[in-house]
Amino acid sequence: MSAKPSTSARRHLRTKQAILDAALALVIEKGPDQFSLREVARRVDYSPAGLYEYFRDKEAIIAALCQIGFKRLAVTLNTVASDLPQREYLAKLGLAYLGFAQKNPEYYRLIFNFIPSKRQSLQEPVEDADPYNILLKAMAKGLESGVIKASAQDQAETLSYNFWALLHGIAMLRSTVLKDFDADFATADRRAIEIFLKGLS
Amino acid sequence: MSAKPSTSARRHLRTKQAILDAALALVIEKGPDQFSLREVARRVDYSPAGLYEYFRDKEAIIAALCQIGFKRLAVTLNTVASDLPQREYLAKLGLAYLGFAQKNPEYYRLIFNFIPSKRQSLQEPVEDADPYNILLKAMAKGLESGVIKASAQDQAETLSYNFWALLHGIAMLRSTVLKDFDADFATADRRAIEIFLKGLS
DNA sequence: TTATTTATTCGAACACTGTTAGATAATAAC
DNA sequence: GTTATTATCTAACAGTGTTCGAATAAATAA
Repeated sequence: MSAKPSTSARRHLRTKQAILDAALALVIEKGPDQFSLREVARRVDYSPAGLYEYFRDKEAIIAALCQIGFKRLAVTLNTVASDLPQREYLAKLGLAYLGFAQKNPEYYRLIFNFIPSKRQSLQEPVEDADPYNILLKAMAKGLESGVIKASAQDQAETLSYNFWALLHGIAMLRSTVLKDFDADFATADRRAIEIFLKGLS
Repeated sequence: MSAKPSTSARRHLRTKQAILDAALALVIEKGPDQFSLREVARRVDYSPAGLYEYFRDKEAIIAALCQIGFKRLAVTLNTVASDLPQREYLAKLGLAYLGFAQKNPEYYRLIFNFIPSKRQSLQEPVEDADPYNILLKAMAKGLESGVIKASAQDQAETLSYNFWALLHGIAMLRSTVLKDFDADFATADRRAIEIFLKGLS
């Protein structure tokens, strides 16, 4: 029996990855609503039942994709130089966030529409990999240094949550309601972030 | 044959309404994803095929629900006294918007997640029944009277769109990712709107 | 009233979907 | 080469949305 002959473990991992790749391609292609386990199976040349060796169920595949997307978004946000002037840093974080959402609208929808957050109150700590955590830390630093002036009992969470909401709203509108809308969103984005940050002074 | 014996026309309208009622109840109960035409049929004591006399397909039922929700949201926004000081008016519009979304989270999700906007560019006029139109008009009035000071080439659309995005982001986060999150959202909402409006001065 | 035309509704089928259990093929261990 | 263990598939079940033609109910005409 042995713990796991690394040869078969590797193979297992590889086809698991192939499944995720096909699944992501399908989501991007047809959107989260049209996502079908059987179609994924077809694309990786497995029978539908075969996938259940690799994932508990359809939901688990989606959850895995969310996890990966979460990390990718975090990576994107981490490419923004954090030693910029703090307001500029926040602004660029926002633009990076929106850039990600615009580049992968269906993926973005998937990430934030299906799986509810594990964190359930402000007392619980934010997960380290969570993109929100990057916004939160940036906002906390700004608050601390006084670059961002908030009213009396403002917590960093309140502000970063509101900032996140603004970004999420823009991202979602463009991924859904305004999918086919033609306008100069780039300047509108910049303006939105500008307005919000101006409100924090 | 005659144009339509009003007796049967009334009956037709009545069962159509019954279908919509059952459909809405189902959406609220199980969420838009679990929405099932066959379940609606069961609840109104029709066979699945029977519903096709009243709606072209499942999508048409959802579209009808969206339309109704659109109007309800517009009605909610119209209950806000428009003769308030213009900043206060905008703030209360925002709170009313969020109140609607919080009271009907699944309905809200349905409205803004499935049907893309008919309007496809800034040149096309906004539909009169569109809740967005109320935000737009409020913002335009504020801009015009100078109560809201924007930068040079700001259009009312840019600002109202951004305001809408903020509201939509808050509403969506709470309907999905933060569904089970426990916090004082009411004060966070007020703060978000406050910040945004402060940015417009 | 009865007969006939028209408007409604349904049953059965089709092509999908996710999921499970049991048989089968492929691999590893002895 | 034979056995034990994984990996995979086939077949089935319970759902889903949708279509078509038959069957019912209602409205009209004789």
